[in-house]
Amino acid sequence: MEDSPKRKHTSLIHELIQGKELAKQLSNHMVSSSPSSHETNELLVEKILWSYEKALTMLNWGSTVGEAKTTTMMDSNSSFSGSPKSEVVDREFEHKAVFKKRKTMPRWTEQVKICSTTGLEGSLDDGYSWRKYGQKDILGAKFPRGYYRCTHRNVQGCLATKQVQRSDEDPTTIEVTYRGRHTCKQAKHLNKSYPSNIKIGLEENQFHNDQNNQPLQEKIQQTLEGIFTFETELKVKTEELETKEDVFPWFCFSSPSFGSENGDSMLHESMIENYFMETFSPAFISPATSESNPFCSTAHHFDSTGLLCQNIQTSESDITQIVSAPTSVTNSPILDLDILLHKVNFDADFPFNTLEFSHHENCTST
DNA sequence: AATATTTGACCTCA
DNA sequence: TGAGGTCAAATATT
Repeated sequence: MEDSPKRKHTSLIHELIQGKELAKQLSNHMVSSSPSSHETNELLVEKILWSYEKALTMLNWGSTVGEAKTTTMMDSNSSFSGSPKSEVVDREFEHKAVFKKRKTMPRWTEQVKICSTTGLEGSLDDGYSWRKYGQKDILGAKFPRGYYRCTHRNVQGCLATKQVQRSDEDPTTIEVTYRGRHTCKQAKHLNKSYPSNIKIGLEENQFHNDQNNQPLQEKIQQTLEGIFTFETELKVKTEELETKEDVFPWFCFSSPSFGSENGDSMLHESMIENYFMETFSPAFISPATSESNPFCSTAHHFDSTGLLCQNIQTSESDITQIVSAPTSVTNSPILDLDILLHKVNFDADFPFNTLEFSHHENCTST
């Protein structure tokens, strides 16, 4: 597609005008503030922000276009692929784009306190499906850093990554640095409500030792205590949000071919929705408290760094089912508790591990 | 067989 | 030039 500076300029102005109009509408709505118009107001706010963010993104368009390459969304219409390139050049380009993107990705760090009282481990189980792609010894750090990316990266172009590292000072604390936001289907359903039909990857030995003999109610009690411990101990240390293209990572690769991988426009929709869910909801402010819920039905294991890993067993069809099912829009922990209790009653097993550190003993219960 | 992890090599950037 | 980040082949797990 042609993307001349003039055209971009026009689009930019259009977005700004639209933002202005929406702001006017919002203003009118606020004057007549009936209780029923609350949702409308929120919608308008979102639209306004959307408009301005798009405009901002356009201002950075020059730098973002190249990044589309990383998502392998280039097509014959793209200004990049006008002439055939060798695979080597393509690959080189792509690799550079990855590094470039890395720099501009939104990034925030969570500190997760591990408590073995309940065998509860927090934010590593953040509800997303991650695949480990690397591990590195970091200079001056006792523990290696693990590198994870979204499992759906290849299929859905989700560029979210995270780094997991245990703290030097306090081995019971884990620093999780997230980069980029999920644009995958999983992100969508996770933000709407907790999926109740995710297949649980439980194993017999996931409940360790004497806990197997623990009365169910006690388990629940312990778990609930742990939940609240978790809630208070988990902190979002920093959140860096750039106003550049990375705020709309998906916007960068909005070439017509982007959604073609699955042959539909779902991706656009879900990404847009996901963006708003993450950006303008409390879930985004503190992902840990909503997405990183400890009730997530995931299979856990420990990697070589001694850190807990997770692997949500969701097939594409599962996800589709979840997404298409009528769900209430909530991040309420109450809902999660309900689900948890339901799960506990349903399964004698429980999806929480006790922690086993390869280098350090578990933290003692207080 | 499909999927995930490990790990050494390679790349970028300060 | 070296630290941090990513790739991808080999290996492990499901």
